[in-house]
Amino acid sequence: MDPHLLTTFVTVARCGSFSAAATELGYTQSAISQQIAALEADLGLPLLSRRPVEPTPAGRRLLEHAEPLLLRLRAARADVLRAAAAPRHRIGLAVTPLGFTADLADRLARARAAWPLLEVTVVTCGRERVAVLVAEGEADLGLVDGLAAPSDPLRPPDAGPLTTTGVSEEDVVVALPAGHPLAGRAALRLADLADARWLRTPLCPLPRLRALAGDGFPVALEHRGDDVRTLIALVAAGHGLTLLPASALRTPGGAVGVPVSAPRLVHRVELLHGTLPPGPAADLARALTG
Amino acid sequence: MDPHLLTTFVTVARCGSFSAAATELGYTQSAISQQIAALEADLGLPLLSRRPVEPTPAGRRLLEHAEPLLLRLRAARADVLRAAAAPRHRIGLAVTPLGFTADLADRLARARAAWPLLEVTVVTCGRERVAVLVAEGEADLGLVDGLAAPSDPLRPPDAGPLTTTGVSEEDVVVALPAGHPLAGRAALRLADLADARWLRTPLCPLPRLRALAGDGFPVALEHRGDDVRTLIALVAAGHGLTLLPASALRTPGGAVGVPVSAPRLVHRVELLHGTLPPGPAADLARALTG
DNA sequence: TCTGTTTACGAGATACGTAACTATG
DNA sequence: CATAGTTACGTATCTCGTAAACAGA
Repeated sequence: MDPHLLTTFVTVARCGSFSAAATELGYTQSAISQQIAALEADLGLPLLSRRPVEPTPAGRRLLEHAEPLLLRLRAARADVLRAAAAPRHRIGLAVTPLGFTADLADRLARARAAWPLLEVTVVTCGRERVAVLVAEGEADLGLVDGLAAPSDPLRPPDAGPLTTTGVSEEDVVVALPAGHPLAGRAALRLADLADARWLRTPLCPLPRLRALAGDGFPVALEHRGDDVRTLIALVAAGHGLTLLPASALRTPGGAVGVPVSAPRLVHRVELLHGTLPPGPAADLARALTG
Repeated sequence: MDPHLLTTFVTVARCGSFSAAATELGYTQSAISQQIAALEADLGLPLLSRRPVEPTPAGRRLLEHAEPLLLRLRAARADVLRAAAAPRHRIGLAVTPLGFTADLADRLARARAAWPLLEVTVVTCGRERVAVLVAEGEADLGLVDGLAAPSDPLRPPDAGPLTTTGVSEEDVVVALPAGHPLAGRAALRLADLADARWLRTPLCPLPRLRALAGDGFPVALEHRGDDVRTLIALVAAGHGLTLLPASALRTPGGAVGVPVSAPRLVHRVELLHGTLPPGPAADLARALTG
């Protein structure tokens, strides 16, 4: 169960090929073969079926453990190094598109005005990637958003001991094309829209929606990407529905938002960070949650 | 960050000595020295101050990561092996003393009557150890108890992806000597007892109590061990107070229980297990959760 | 000086690459 | 027959143990 071997195993499983993993990791095919053989000998189990290369049941089980384990290992390393390093004025902020609300942008602006030395880099990416960046220390702070029952915490991926702090909660609206028959309603119940056509987008994960509101919500069109304007344009053109925080729909774009009355849902934003040493990063964390 | 080196580091830190760790791990003192040097070189940081051997700040930080990390590594290995192994009729059940209530003992008896092939081994130990035993597969099922606000889950130690299921909730009582001035009361508020003298015992962790009910609860006497009868005897003799689930005080022993009216607290028992393959272990889990 | 850690060095084990081999589609 | 994984084997590296050097109490 050497992490070195686990890394190789994960890579081979992802690539579906020994040789592809070899070039990716900078080894020979032969080395990969020997590493996998060593891992299988160590556990006494076949982990991959060859030709085609696919994880066996035991291999699938191991994969479920290996990925978070390797992440935690990198996170631990990063955390120790970060704690020992001198406090930096260069702060990395990883955000999900809907996590970085206008309100937070304002707070960030005020913080930068108050501390002119502060240099901030903002990276936009998906929820899991935010957690990984923060855990591995590539970002000092993270902002993730998600749907939740009121005052329920989000469940960030298990990337080690990260602190999460609630930053804001906001109403959720259903985004509809302006001419939609329901667009004039004062409020809607999600159950009434379970048979409508929905957009599959990383900005509003349907599995989460189904967990909170029940089955249904068939997919009309898939959207890959982080851009909210694209999503709103898709809704406005009638390609399907999605849920958004109320504030995201205030910009004009041909789509209108109707509040969700049941179930009680909020769009929640949480700040994510490791143990911060006193310094600019901790100051900024306070400014953003304050 | 080789786990091998991490294990050595954790052992040295615990022993406070290179040579002691060497004998414990079956290496020479020299090998330990080289391993620690390798780890420090890898991270580029001193992790231990020598003479006396004590973790540096960076070392302390690493220790916080290393212990759960190594536990998860062992847990992952155990889980993969367990999933691949044939279902066994020999079930290991790890329980905290107060987690194994009379009700659960009954359910276990009924389960054994229903499945005569079932062989059960029960091990009593502390909360953390239960989690470790289950995570590492030495026990198939665990029962842990703890104080919590009603319907709040307990927080088991992070030993990997374990499933927890609430099994029972029961009222909490303050255990008092029979002649105690408050022994006749119908109910008590914990805040009124924050200045009384309490027993420090693993069966009722005071830090948890303080987290739920506020500061105070000074220690009169320390009790090490798992035995409830000893604890009740200590209470009866007036050495100090403690909290117990109501049912634990129904056996005669010179101590009486007075219900806690505020804050709202329950004694909660949870079943802990990894992903169980269909078989005796899963059957027993169902029988215990009822 | 005595205890306990570090360093030097050699032996054994390990891990990788080359290249020949084998199995499968 | 070609593509892709395995096996054999030589070499470089690593890790540990022995033993000598070194540093605090």
